[in-house]
Order: sequence, then structure tokens, then C-alpha cells
Amino acid sequence: MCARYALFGPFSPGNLVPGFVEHVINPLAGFAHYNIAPSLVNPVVVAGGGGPGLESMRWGLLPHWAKDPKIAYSTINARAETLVDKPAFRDAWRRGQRCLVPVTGWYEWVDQGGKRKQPYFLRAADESNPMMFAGLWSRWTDADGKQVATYTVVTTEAMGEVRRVHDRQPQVLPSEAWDTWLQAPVPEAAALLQPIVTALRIHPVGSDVGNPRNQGPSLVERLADAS
DNA sequence: CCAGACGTTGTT
DNA sequence: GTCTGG
DNA sequence: CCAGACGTTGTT
DNA sequence: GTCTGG
Repeated sequence: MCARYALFGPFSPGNLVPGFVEHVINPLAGFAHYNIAPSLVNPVVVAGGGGPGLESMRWGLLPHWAKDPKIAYSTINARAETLVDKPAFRDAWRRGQRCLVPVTGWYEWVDQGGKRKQPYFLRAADESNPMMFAGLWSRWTDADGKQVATYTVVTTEAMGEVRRVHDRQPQVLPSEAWDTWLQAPVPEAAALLQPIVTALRIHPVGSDVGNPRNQGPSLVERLADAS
């Protein structure tokens, strides 16, 4: 899957996620483009909009028992097929700590046979609203006793045109499933973890998307197709 | 019993 | 080539 | 996932 | 915290 995804606007808290305003934490009001990377704080949607210790969330789920926060770099994704059993994710799953991750799109890098990998932007066909990835979140306390909230993006088998660039993709949830994912009992949420065809536009972009220090709308401008 | 992992992607 | 930081 | 570092001695 | 490997 993506080790980068993108969210851009301008969005305000009011239109970031229509109907879910009260659930959004850290909405990053006013940003024009956000190139998201592991360990960075960005918007997520949780039932009730968070609370103490949930003022913001970092990408890369830290289980409550984690000692080294570096493991967050390898818990940016949780496989839908196995998250129920994996020690790193199952506690969050059992506790119903699910979230929605709003994005405009995500990136995939395609191997070019020796040459440098070509990044592509997979962009929601509906540009007016973010799409939603399924996520899990966790509370973690660092060595100084400071509370940190983190989350992971669920992945599943790629479907439709995504398969041209990769065999896995984030678990996208259709709008009618959002409330269920946030609020329903575990068995109902489990039923939503199914591969889904998503309406996307896919186009090549510049290699500068690979560095999260690079920000701005120019990152996702279409690159002329090579061949 | 203790020590060490606990995860994903992709690549070999 | 391989590990770390983001 | 990609980008970027990858080393030592000594000095601030 | 809890499981696996030694």
C-alpha cells in the first residue's frame, strides 16, 4: 500500500467531512495540501470526536505495551485479513477503537525495471469530498508519561484499476458504512472489511511526492505519460 | 524458566 | 547494500 | 513506502 | 500485555 497519502483542500472543519464535523479531530483548517507520512499528525474521524488524550493522532499505531515508538513505522498498515489476531492490533480491535481517515488520494510507486520507480497519484473521482479509509487507533504512554494517540490504516486486496499499479490497497469505506464503522458492535464492523472497487483517477506525478518535506498542490499535478 | 518479538510493504 | 528517519 | 545516511577524533 | 522460541 501507500506509505504516503494526500489530503488537500482548502477544507475547513465544516466541509472536511460533511455530516461528521463533530467527529473530526485535528482538522488542519486552512491547509491547501498535505503530504502525509508516518509519525505525522493529521485528521482522523472518531466516534464522539475524541476527548482527553485524543486531541490529535499520529500515523503508525503504537500498542499500549510498546516500548520503542519506532515500531510505528511498521504499523502504518494493518491487514484486514489478520488484524483480529495480530498482537499489535487485536486489543484496539476488541475495544472498538476504530476510526475513519479522510484522504483525497494516495500514492503508489511502480517498479520500472531497473530505473527509478514511478510514483502515481490515485485520486478520488469525486473531488468535492474526501474518501474514507478504515482505521484503528490506540492510546500509548511514552517514557515521560505523556499520552500519545496513534492510528493505522487497514489494507485489503486491490480491486479494479488499482490492480494496474499494486495488489494491495487501503480499505475504503462507502459513505453508508461510515457510521457503522465508527459506532457498531465488532461483528458488524468486521463485515465491512471487504475488497471494494473505488472510483479513482490514476496519473503519474513527480518524484518529489516521495519526500514528506515537500508540500503543496504542485505535488499532484499530472506528469506527462512517458510511453 | 527467560528473552525477544509483536508489523507491513516488497523482494529474494 | 542496508539501516534509520519521516 | 521513499529519502538519505552510511565515519572518526576532538571541540564547541 | 502475551505469545513463541530456545
